[in-house]
Amino acid sequence: MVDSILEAAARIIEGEGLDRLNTNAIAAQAGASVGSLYQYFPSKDAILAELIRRDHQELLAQLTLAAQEGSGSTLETAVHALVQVAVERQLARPELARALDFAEVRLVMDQEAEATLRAIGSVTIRMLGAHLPHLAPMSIQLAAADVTALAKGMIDAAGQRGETLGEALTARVTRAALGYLAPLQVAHIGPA
Amino acid sequence: MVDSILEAAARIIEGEGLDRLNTNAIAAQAGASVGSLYQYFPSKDAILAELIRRDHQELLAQLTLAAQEGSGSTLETAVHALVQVAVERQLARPELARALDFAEVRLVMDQEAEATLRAIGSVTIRMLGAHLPHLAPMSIQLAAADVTALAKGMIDAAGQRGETLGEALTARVTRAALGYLAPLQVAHIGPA
DNA sequence: CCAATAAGCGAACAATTACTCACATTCTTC
DNA sequence: GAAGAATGTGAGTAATTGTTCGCTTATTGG
Repeated sequence: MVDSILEAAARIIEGEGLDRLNTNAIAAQAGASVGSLYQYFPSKDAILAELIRRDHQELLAQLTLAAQEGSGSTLETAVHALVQVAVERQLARPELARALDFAEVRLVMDQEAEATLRAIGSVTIRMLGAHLPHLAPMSIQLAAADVTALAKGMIDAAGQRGETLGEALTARVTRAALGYLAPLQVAHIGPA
Repeated sequence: MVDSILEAAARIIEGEGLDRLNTNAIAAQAGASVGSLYQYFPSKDAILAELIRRDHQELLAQLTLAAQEGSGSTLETAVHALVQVAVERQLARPELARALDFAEVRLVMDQEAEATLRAIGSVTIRMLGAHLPHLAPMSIQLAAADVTALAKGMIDAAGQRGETLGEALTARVTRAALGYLAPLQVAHIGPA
């Protein structure tokens, strides 16, 4: 039931938009009654929050796995692995991903949600730290944030445009990320 | 009056969020009555649409100016000029920019709005076309879309993070854009 | 089979919202 | 300063929405 409610909400967000997401519509789409919604969720916002929570948990799990597989390899391979996860997720349900991303900001997060977000961020930070050992922690964090944002922007736009070829997109995003990181890479072999 | 209504709407979006934007709040914030709103706008959506329309017109004007100033120079200078415009605009009102960007997608656009959007896109396309003459038009368009999206993503994230130093951000975004474009640049001097 | 608990229902309620309109105020023009 | 036009007003309306609760239906354990 919980699953069908969440999936119903997801489908409405995809088809009607975040602003047309309401409890009656969710119940109808889920083939349930409004009353049932409130047996599993304390409020409408809680449904959205759970949708986001699960999304983050899934992303963290997939990123962690990709990071493990890519560890010990070149920076390029490691970046590619992480980008691939992000691309595949977003292209699967581009409008949903975009809406959740927007809704996320104005949501009060509990400690667990904050921790998951930090964990997601630190996957990239650790990956960069392993390949760019000469950079200061602050720079690593900024670089991780920038690379993440750059990828998010490109993937989001591609999803909106209706791109479906994940591999081509992954290649371009990877290229952009490495292009951004390249100057940081050579810094320690340059003069002084 | 029109201006004060639009500014009121902008402030509510910034302070309360898109979902809490309603006609009563706009009227109150504008120091006017609901009735007056409907003397200047046919609907609530029209207010949002006009906000977006003006935003796009402004962006187009500033980008066009920056492109003129940067024309005849290196790719780096040209990219830097465009990025600077985008950064300064977004950092001025980050939450508003983000919300308008999200709202834009689900809005029915008239021909003029579509034309403005195409014009904005073609500023970057022309700039890249001038510096990467060996690329096929399709690649140029894709590259322009990617660079735009990459910049949007980075700038948006920086705004959310609360970054205020536009110059540092501009430098990083420019670096990312050039990093993405670099492989395209050298392509025509490489083998075959 | 029955009682007890759980799960599901949807009409009803209160709050919020977009929008209207009959009236009031201000401005313009002679 | 009066007539007429333009602009501004805000209580009222109809629709939508989040949430509740008394009720029915299903499930379980003895």
